[in-house]
Amino acid sequence: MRAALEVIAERGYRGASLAAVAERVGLTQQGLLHHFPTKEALLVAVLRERDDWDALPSGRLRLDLLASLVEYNAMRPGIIQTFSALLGESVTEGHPARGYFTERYGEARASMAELLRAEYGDRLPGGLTPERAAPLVVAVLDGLQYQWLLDPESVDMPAAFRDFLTLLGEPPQGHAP
Amino acid sequence: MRAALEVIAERGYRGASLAAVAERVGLTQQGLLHHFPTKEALLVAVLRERDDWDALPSGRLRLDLLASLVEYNAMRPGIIQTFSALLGESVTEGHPARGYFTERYGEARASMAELLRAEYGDRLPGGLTPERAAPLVVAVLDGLQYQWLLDPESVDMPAAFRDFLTLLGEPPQGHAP
DNA sequence: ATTATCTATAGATCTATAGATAATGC
DNA sequence: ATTATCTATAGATCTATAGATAATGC
Repeated sequence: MRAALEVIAERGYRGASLAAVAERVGLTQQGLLHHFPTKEALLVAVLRERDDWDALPSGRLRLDLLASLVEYNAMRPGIIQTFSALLGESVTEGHPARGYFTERYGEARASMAELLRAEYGDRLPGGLTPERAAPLVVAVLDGLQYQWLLDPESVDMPAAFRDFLTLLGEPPQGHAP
Repeated sequence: MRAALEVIAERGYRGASLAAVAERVGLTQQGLLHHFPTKEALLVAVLRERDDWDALPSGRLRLDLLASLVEYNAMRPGIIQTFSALLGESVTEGHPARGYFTERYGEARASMAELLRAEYGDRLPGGLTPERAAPLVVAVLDGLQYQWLLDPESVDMPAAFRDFLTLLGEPPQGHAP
């Protein structure tokens, strides 16, 4: 699955051949298909694995920890590239990851709204609600990733995300439970 | 080229076959290759065409017009899908659109900074400079597109972008030349 | 007996080239 | 003469299936 992750980062899912993944782990393409019955099954396994280790510790993540997560991501371009490539592909018709991403982003907005409510209460700067601000936070995270992948020299992703948090404004005091 | 745009929206560039594009315009694959010597040449032509009609009228676009542009884009999911799919693919290795997007996003940040300076002067809310805010605006635009393409029912892209502008704060008066 | 792996191969594609044929423009 | 288009086809891939062979675990 690590090999699959790498090959997808390099070529996307449609461009990733089973033979290329197999070669990377010293198997033949048919040997690989013994463990994952189809190419799509391999993709699904990769997506599930990801879910395991980045499931946001729901409700406990704070905004400053989110900034640290971005910093951490900036040191792992391979993973970011895999998921950015998959996200891009997933908007095309009949892509096997489309349902996964649709669901995942719905959940991401929900948990982001929860996080924002925990920090700000019901009213954010500009009169926004947590529910209205949530898609913006998610959008900034994704959008910055593309700009950074295309030109890491020109885009300081963690600094830019902190700038966005500045723009969001300081959370009011005394909202921690 | 319109046919190519459509097929790329449906399958991405790597997944788009010359035969599928040709069929859509009533040609054979070989007939299509008479007009574009290679598949990559067709992609380059599509990208160039896009540049023609969406070249931001540099320096004259205002933030509220940008909001209208987002509203306009929300009525043309095909185009957005083509470019979102291409952007995603372009971060993979050796993708023929990679150079194009790298350059395009550099320019987009520069002209966005110029636009912000025209509206806000040198200091934006949160103490940001136009140059630091520019990648955030671009990121929000792209990120919202993905969320909207995946789930148009749940994401009101134009409203979300206006929310972001609210967050950016009102521009000070008297900065128009 | 089950599991992991391999060789062989079917059946689809895909891009691109070669060369023929028809239509158009001087 | 040039342009647009076609048929034929080479040469690579790609996924997936069938069936053989070796190793492992009871």
